[in-house]
Amino acid sequence: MLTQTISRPAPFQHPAAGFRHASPAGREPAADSPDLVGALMPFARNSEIYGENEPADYLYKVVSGTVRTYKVLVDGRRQIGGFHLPGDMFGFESGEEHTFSAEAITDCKILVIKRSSVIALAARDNDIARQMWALTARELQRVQDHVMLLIKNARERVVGFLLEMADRGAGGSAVELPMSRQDIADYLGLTIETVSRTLTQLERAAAIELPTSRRIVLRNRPALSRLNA
Amino acid sequence: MLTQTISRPAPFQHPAAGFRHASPAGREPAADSPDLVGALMPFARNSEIYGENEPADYLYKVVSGTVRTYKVLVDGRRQIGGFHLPGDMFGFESGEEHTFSAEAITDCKILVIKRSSVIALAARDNDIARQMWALTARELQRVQDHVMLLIKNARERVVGFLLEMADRGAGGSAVELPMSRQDIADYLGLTIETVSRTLTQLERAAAIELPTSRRIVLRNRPALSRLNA
DNA sequence: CGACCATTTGATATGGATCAAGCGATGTGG
DNA sequence: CCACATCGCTTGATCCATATCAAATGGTCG
Repeated sequence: MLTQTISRPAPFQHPAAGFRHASPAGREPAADSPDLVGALMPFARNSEIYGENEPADYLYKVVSGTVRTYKVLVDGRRQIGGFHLPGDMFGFESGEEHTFSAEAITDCKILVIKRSSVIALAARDNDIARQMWALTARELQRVQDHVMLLIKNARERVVGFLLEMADRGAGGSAVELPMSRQDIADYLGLTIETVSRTLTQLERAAAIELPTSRRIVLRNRPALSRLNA
Repeated sequence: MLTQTISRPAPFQHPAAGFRHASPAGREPAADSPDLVGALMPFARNSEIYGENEPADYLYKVVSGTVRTYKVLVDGRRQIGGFHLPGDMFGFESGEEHTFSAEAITDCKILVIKRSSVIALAARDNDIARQMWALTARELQRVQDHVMLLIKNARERVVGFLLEMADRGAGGSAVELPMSRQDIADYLGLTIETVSRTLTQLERAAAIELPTSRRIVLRNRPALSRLNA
């Protein structure tokens, strides 16, 4: 394991690597709204939104599409820290640099907000400061839930992931997955093979249906919750 | 795994279960200091500081001793979310209830701070609000690091843990562990046997010394960092 | 000294990784 | 419009790291 070579065919390389967003020039957030305003920017599927170790000058809010944040280990493995759906904010950092990278999983529209202006706002408007505290606390909760997922067995992880996606999406018991099996595997700390096998097992157990590989119907939510142990 | 019974002999039960802290009556934080003041309370080894699902009315700062925060899964496994050393704050929550339990690993002195007064302070003093944001962001960073630990193999996890403890403690390359092997195992998502075996392997590899089971000398920090991959 | 508890060590089992091949959908060029 | 290449996903066979079960050792406290 220690002497492992970089084996995965770089699934996190993006074809449109040249595409980098410029500073959202000129547009400053309006101070009159508790909802922070920034520049709305499009990102193509698989394009990089920011990279690890880049200065964390912006905060981001997903307007449409799905985003993954991730880290690549020295041995080439990739760990996905989270999936961000419309309405979610990401890019929170304690320091001055991003500790994760972010990529668009699908074509996205992202609201890009200058961090310095948020901080400036927070210095004047107390509500902003507390809102940032609350948002960071929610993110903390999300990461803690992720820890609790990662200590479970493969079936529990996959079930936990499905229930999470179902809860976050508006599709009721049908989940349209924007991400690949590799993305799911890298989020759950499993291999694509294990994710795939687990899904087929769940299907055979009549807990879910797989009309297509990206569409999953939760056929028996209570049973899944029980499996979630 | 799913039909697993509660096997561990409840290592997280505390003999002094009757001991619960009362409200730190009367003492309100002084508004004139950026360091929040509360009541200093003693907690005996293995006593509960707060329980999961209890109202999160207080924030806590370790003055002396070591604290573990943890969750118990339905199947009886325990996951330790973090160890808190002198100077560390814990008990941050996004909601109104604690999502983890907290126990004293050793006899402790804990500064107990009323959350409502922090929030009241934050409403007036902007600096407090931003300080809370910063503290929560640091906690977020810590949990994210924990995620990155949990996806590694046993040796990397143990080495990561040792390096973390060495960095946090003031003992240079000697680490005095306040916690048991079971605590370490539950933090790293391993079994005590695997933790123990890994430590002996590291000792045989001349990377560490184990004068006693609770005292560990890092004999070759660069080599350990390399193992940390 | 003896009981108890934490830790270490040994033997075996197993869940998920790895290696390898097959399959189905999507897109491309003829 | 079809043959074929490509890519993402599934399925199969085997291997290995860590869990599990079991016992021995060591340290601490009455």
